[in-house]
Amino acid sequence: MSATIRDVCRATGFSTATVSRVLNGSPLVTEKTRKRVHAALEKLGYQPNHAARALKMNRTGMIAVVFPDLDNGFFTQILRGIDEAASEFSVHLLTAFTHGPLDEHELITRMVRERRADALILMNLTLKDDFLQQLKQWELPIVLIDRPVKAGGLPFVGIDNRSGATAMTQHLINQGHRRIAFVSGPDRTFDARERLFAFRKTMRKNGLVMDPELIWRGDFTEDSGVRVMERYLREHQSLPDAIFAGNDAMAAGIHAVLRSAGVRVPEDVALAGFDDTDLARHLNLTTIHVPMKLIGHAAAQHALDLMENRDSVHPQSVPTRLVVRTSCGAHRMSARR
Amino acid sequence: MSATIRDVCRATGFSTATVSRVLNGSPLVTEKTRKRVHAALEKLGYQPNHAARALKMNRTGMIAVVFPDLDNGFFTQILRGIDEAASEFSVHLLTAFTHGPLDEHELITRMVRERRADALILMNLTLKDDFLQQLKQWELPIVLIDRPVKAGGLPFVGIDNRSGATAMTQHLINQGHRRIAFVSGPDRTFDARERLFAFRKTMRKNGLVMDPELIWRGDFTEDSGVRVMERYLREHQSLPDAIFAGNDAMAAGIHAVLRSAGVRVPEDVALAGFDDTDLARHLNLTTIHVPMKLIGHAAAQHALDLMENRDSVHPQSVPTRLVVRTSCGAHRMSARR
DNA sequence: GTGAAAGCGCTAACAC
DNA sequence: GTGTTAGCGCTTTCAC
Repeated sequence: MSATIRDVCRATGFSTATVSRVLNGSPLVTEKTRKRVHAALEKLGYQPNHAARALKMNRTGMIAVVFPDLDNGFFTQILRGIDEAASEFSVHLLTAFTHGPLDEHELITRMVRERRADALILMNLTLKDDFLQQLKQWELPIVLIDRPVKAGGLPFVGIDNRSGATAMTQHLINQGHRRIAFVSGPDRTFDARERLFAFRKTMRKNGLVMDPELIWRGDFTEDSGVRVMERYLREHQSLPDAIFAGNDAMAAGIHAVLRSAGVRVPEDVALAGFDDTDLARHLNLTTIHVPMKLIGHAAAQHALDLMENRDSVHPQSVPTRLVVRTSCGAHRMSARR
Repeated sequence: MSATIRDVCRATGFSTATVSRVLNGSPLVTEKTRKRVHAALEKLGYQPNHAARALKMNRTGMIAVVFPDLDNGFFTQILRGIDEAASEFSVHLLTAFTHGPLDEHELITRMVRERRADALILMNLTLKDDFLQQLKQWELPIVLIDRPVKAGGLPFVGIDNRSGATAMTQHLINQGHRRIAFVSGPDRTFDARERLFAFRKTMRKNGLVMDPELIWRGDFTEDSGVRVMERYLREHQSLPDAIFAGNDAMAAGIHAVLRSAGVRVPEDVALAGFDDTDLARHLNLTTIHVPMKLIGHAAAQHALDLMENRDSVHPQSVPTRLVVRTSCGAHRMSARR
């Protein structure tokens, strides 16, 4: 059994009140007392019982982080970013994966009701909007990652999909590409819609007509990249100038198909991705870097601010960055990373 | 504020004891009372305050999971495995990354002393053995992942490096390769030593002489794979028959060097890895699959058993599996995954 | 500046 | 079966 505050009292002869004051850095104690108490704390290896403290202060020093159980490679980095910011304030992380959409609602509700955490960070890829609205009722700071709630009101941290997709589209155009295909993600995802929107807008802005044949619908998986590319090759004679895949995974699938079809990248067709995963580095894929760790950091900062009732001024939208590699035919004008 | 047990009392007219009995499924309550209490629980959305319960029962329903802050791609999967097993028992996860070796000791000590968790799962890549010995003093279940403590006594879950490396070595030999290079990881890591050991032993068993020139020292990073391969090419005229890299990352580095040197895989040299990361799939690399999720699952099971004072019979060593792709010249005798 | 005592929300004797 | 009550380890009035 760990030492309790009473053990410290016995060791020093002071009351629990005084020891507690020392623990919490109250100025109302003599230097001499403080010294003696500290010595005892040290000797006993005392640390305040977390449950007791949480019960009394109605504050757990925890942020709950809930992720969908997708095999999302970004997860680690986001969590690391959250941890980095939280640990600075000695706030710990309660992480949970939702196992199926049914249990997601239940899991979150329970955690809040049980007061296991002082704030909630949710990766809302799969959460329903009406449920999120309901969360707002609770007097608990909630920060969303990745997707804003339509009806608004809940703070969120995401990436600037539009500026990223715009930068890439413009880059491709600047490289001299005109007939550019865009591989979209599933329509129901926010990222997919935003990226497509920016692509369209940038094309229009540059006076380029959009060929509907060149908007391919994938689902952000590598397999879907394979599928759309195979289908296009089957049904068409000529290639577009460039293919802008909505994410790196699909770009990888496309890359594989092109290679086995004997199509060279970037000589025969330029290829671009989005996300800057490890994969992109290995394929030498020009892509948009998404600073996942920063997102986590920003989300945690936001949550911490809300916990302290500070007004939060942390960014809602984390900037992306164009990473030029060799897959678009650009002269190596940028470092590999 | 969430509802408390007292709110439920007021709503039903029963005492806290009775409500508590219902909450904990005690048989000492009438069916009728149970019904009425349940109705009130439902209506109020009551969930027992976690801190109060933890304080009273001296049990948090939490497992603390501590990982070093390495960019370890396996992390997510291991954590997911842990979560899967733990959530089955409604046990939650307190995850923490250690920020530098200094704070590692402190972080773990504090968490234990504060009684934030009922058990501890540590990824002991960087932990010192004497610190781990010290942990044993505490009356808290601890499970290590990845590396056993030399002095023994602490339960751990890891992979069977030896059988994995043996299987791969034998596979290469069966393919007809005789001069096989092995790229080792850093000597201080357990995995590196084990894999090298099994490689040596299997070579010997097959009556093959080991050329010391063909034991290359990497450090498990992709860059180190690049380095050792470049150096070998610089200093030697001929290639070995096969290269068995101690992990996929180094294999990827080697692959890149070979490609730019115009050396074909597997025609000119066979290449094998270890871990079965996404990378391996993309390089069509023959490798050893390491079931990370299973490791997490086993570790959590172990911890849960210890928490319940059950004798744990869960495996210490999770089996690996040879994944044959095209990089070793084998006829495609196995599915891609 | 320090101590006594109440109470956070819950569980578990112990009474009845 | 149900209620009363003590107490888990801490913080925080309120006295002195």
